[in-house]
This record gives sequence, C-alpha cells and structure tokens, in this order.
Amino acid sequence: MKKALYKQIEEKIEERILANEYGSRNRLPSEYELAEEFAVSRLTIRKALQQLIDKKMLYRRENAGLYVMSKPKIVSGKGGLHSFSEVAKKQGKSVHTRVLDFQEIPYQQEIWEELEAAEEEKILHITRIRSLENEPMTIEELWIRRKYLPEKLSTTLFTQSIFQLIEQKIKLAYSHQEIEGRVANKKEADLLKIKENSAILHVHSITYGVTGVPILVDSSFYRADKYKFQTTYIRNGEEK
Amino acid sequence: MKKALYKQIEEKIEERILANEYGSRNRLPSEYELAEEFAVSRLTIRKALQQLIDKKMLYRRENAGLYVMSKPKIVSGKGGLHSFSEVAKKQGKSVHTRVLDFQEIPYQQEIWEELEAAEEEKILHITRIRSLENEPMTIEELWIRRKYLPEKLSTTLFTQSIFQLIEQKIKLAYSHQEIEGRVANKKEADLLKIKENSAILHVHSITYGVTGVPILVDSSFYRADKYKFQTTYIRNGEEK
DNA sequence: AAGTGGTCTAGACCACTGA
DNA sequence: CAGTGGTCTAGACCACTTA
Repeated sequence: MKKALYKQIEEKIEERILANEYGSRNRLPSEYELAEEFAVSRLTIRKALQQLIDKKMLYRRENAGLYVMSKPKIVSGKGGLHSFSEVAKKQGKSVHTRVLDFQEIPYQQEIWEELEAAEEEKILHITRIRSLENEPMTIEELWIRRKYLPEKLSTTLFTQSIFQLIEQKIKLAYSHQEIEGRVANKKEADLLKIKENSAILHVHSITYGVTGVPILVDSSFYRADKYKFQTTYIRNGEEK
Repeated sequence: MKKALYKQIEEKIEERILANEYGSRNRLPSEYELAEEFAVSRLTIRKALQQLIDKKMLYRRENAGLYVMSKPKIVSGKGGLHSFSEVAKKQGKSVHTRVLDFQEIPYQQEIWEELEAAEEEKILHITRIRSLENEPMTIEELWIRRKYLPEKLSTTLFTQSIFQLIEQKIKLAYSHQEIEGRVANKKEADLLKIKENSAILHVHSITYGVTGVPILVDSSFYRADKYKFQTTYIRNGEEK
C-alpha cells in the first residue's frame, strides 16, 4: 500500500523541524501556505500537523499559529505499553526467563472478576523469574484467559514474550497498572537474590485487548535497587 | 461560543452507547448512515467518532466497521497529569500542607540542567510535607524556575496547589516521572511518622509547559503503606 | 461484488488574535 | 483590520473486508 499523503508530509515537516529549519519556538508558515507549498488541500496539511502535535513536536496557540516545541521529540516513544522483554530488547540487554510453574487453576473469585470471566472459563496461571544480564529482576505471576493462548502449550513457550504470544491471537490495546512499594520477605528475597527487607516494587496490572476485553492479570515484584518505572502524564486541556 | 457540531454528535452517540442502544461489542451503523441520520457531512461524523475511539468507547476494525468497546469508559479520566491536591480533592479527602522551607538557591549543575536554565537564572527550592486526612503522606522537594511564579511570594502561597499557582502564568502540558522503591532512613521516617526501614516510593519528575519548556522538578517521597500510583499505558499500533 | 472505511479535494463561513 | 485557525460541506476514488 502506498503511504498516505499526510504521512509523507508529516515526515517532511518533522525532518525540517529536526534540522531546525523553522528554529526553536518559532512560528511555522500558516496552514494555507503549507497547503500551497505541498500542493495539497488544507485538510491534508491539518492531518499531518495534528500528528506532529500529538507527538509533541509542535504546539498550537489558539487562533494564532503553530510553533515548534522547545525540546522537540522529548516525549516520543515514552509512555507506551511494552512488555519486560520488549523494554529489554530496546535497551539491548539480554533477557533470561525461568518458568517456575504453569497450570490451569480452579475458580478464584478475585481473579475471575478482574478478567470478567465466567466461572467455567479456563484460566492459566504462570509464575516466572525474569533476569536482565543474568541478574534476577522480577518475579512475575500471570493469569491469562486460556482462550487467548495457542492450543498447544509448553514450558518453552513461556520463556518468550507473553505479549507477542497473545498478539498472535488478539491485538493488545492498553493496560491499567498500580505500583506499590514493599519490603521483600524471605521467599521473595531468595528468588531475587537480594537481602530480606530490601525494597521491592509491586506492580499489579490488567491488560486489555483492542475490543476492550480483559486478557491477562499480572502481579509482579521488581527489585527496587535495579529497576524503576517511567511514565509520562499528559495534562488534559479540557476537563468536563 | 456555540458548541461544535461534532462535539454535539459525539455526546449524542456517547449517550446511546451508555444507554446500550447499540449493545455491547456490536456494530454501529456505517459512517454514511450516521452522516445521513444527523444530516451532516461524513467528515463531521468521523471527527465525532474519532473522539470516542480516543476515549476507548469505540474501536475500529480496519475497513470493516465500528464496534462498541466491551467495557466502555473504563479508561476515561485515568492517566492524566494531576497534582497531589487535585487527586485528593477528586477523592473528597482533606489536604494539609506544611511548608518547611522556601528560598532561592545557588547554582547547582544537576537541577539547572534538568530545567534547562541559564546559570544566572533564579530557581526557587521548596520543601513541604503533605498530609491526607491528617496523616503525612509525602515529603515534597520542588525546584521551580522563579519566572513562572508570581512576583510576591509568601509561605501561605505554597500551602496550596503549586500547579494551579503556576498555571496562572503558563499552562502545563506533561510530566515525565520516574518511580523508584527505597526504604526510609531515620529522617524520612520521622517526617512521615513511619518506622525506619519501611518501604517508601521515590518519585522524580520534570513538568513541562505547553511550549515544551521545563517548569519544575519534583522529588518526592511517599509512604508506601498508604499510597500507590496508577497509570494507564497505551499500546502503540504502529511502531517505526 | 457490495459495502465500508481511509484518504483527499476545493471550496466556504466564522471567531478569534494580533498589529 | 487582515490573517489565522476551527469547523463544515458535498462531493470523489481507492483498498480492503466480508459474504
């Protein structure tokens, strides 16, 4: 498929911004001028510009022009939903996964409710230890609705990225996470090879597919001395 | 100003979804049909629909129709940038703030760099203890570029929401945060009225204005037994 | 093959901003 | 006041999904 016009224009304007052709914190040409320059309709220009605004490359002043953000690109790429292995890969670090256990489990109200599953639905419980550069980082406990996993399961399957496993069946859309602090008990400390009473981070999350159905629950313990979480919060312009 | 057409249509369709008129996980009428029904152009309908998709009320299947999310509204409202006092207010809890100290401080490379400030720029350093329902929750340390604050400063000023103070001068846009786990030392434990070596959460953030300039740095310690952080991560459809 | 969304055009009017 | 963005119309063509 040929690339959409607005996408091409978006990229060209992005290049110009990065090459500092418009300067920092300066005005861009008006939408009318840009439309003429690229010989497209204004709507197409607007769509390209909107993408760049979403990326925080540009900002608008109401009825008064478009400006270049003073630190273009600072946000890009952050804040997205990525799995442990995807983050590691991006940083060029090696991941090792040890599967402690996986099995279908009997009905448990709390989990089934979080996953909006009927009582008779099958849910798989998985426990894994995940290491970065051969250092244990996190104890993961996952509950996944059986129907979103392949027919055939094996231990090797779960040494990989669960996200990518699931996305063969259904695309993931978003995840609600809660981060808490705790100190490690004896068992957790042993598994993570840290001292008892060291700080750990407890992350509880529910991940949803594009249709809005819950797919999996994750309850993980990260060692706090080696791991931190990054987020970007966006201030909502208009609150209702 | 009269409300935009697409906004009105967005609200009407939202009402219908919530009233379950289209059912859950069912198809909506096509964009053409909706355009005819509301007697507007298709573009206007598309804009209304796009808003609802961003809100996770609807989802699209490529070239194959619009569907209602199985749990419409689940995400709405979460994930935005809010200050401690704004969150408390939303939950209907009382906030108390004790200002330990505020003053202009001499040049420190790390802070000045984070704020992209020139060496001669004035930066204000503030230390506060913030309580919810009379329980101390967090020790806040803030560094704010002097020029984004009112001319006249007083201790009372800083017992309020700093965000709202700053937004009288410049609108805030987004914030990068890092969350780490630690155990409390003697001093922190005393201030938070918890035991030494209890778990605390250390949050370091930089907040930016709409133009992309850094405005303030916040380094806060939250008691982990009473406070947790919530985020929503969105999976990016198309990675580059 | 029909229906649908994805993209695009060439106009238009209005409200607001800044000189 | 002129210029700008914000919104809107009434068409159009194509690629894809679904049946």
